[in-house]
Amino acid sequence: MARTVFEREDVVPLLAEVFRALGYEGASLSALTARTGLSKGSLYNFFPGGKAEMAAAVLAHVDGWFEREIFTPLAQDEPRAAIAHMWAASDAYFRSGRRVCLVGAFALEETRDRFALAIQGYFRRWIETLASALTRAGSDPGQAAALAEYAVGGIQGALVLARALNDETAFGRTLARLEQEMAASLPPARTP
Amino acid sequence: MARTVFEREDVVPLLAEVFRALGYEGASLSALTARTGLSKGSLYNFFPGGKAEMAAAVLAHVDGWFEREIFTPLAQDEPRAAIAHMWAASDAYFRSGRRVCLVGAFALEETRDRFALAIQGYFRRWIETLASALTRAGSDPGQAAALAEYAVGGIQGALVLARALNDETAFGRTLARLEQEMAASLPPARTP
DNA sequence: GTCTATAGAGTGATAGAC
DNA sequence: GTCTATCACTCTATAGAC
Repeated sequence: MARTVFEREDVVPLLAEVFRALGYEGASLSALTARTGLSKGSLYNFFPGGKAEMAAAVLAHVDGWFEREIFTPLAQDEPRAAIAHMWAASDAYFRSGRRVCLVGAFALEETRDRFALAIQGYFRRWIETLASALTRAGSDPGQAAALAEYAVGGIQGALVLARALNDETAFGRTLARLEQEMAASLPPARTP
Repeated sequence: MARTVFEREDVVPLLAEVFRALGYEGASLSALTARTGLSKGSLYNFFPGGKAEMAAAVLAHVDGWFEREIFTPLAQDEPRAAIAHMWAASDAYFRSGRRVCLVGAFALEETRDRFALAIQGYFRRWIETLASALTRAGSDPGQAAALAEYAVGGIQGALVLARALNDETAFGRTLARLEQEMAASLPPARTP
């Protein structure tokens, strides 16, 4: 019998796209098997905890990507470069609004409570590392925290709007405006 | 035996709270009967089209509320007063972030496509009437349209964030910032 | 033989339609 | 309440690596 052998880490990104497209409730096991091409046996082999474990793994995978690509740079790198990279990487990750934020979508669902810690951690970390970069770039810490929260919320809103209007260009317009507002709030960069 | 007689318009607000709390997928018929206190028979009597017709009625009801309370004033009343009223009414309607936007939640679900016209109409109308008020208040029309889109998206993002962080105060902070940014963009009010 | 990964029929529970 | 379809999930059978 022909078999394609997967590893757990190969499966998670496939599951992620299904959960992203359908939400937690909407991602039925039959949708998960159909869209990943994996049988229920395979899925339950990798995720004995069933659908909830699959979703938890997907959330952890998304969080890991953001931690690596966005949060750690914001926390450690040269702040203005890290912030510029955040805008570019967010636009790329969300495919200019064609892709939804899985964490934000879970936050609006009833199942939010089940994944509350992961959801909260993701947004808290984004806001906290962005505020850190803003502060290092010369912002007042209180204003940096407020602006970071505002910007992270703004990205989520842009995703809702782009999907609601079925108009991807709305996402880019909001991102550009947020980026410009953030740049204007910072003191002029020191030229070394 | 005592009977409570409902009319269709009495039922819609009850259904609305269930769909708002659980989303379209999450709102099972048993949840709808349990939380409204109505039997499946009653619901199918009022809504022969089943769950989809219930959700459509709820969307129309929400849209009607916003049209009456927010969109028409934005389109017709003294613009600065109408905008100030929009901020206050939005904060009250969304219960300072404790309540989710049903239309925004539907937009993120797979079922978006089924209700695409209603979802698009709601957001389009909000943006269009807000832009009209801003223009009448002295804004450049192009800037007014961009700012209106930005603000309506910002409200949606604030709702996602408040729910994700489980922190209602985040909603008020974002709303206040958006309101202030909007006020700052307008020319000084003429004193008649 | 053991072990892990796979496929998919079969389970009871519950969904939405009527 | 009754219907069928589908839900999340379990389990058996089997494939190949060792």
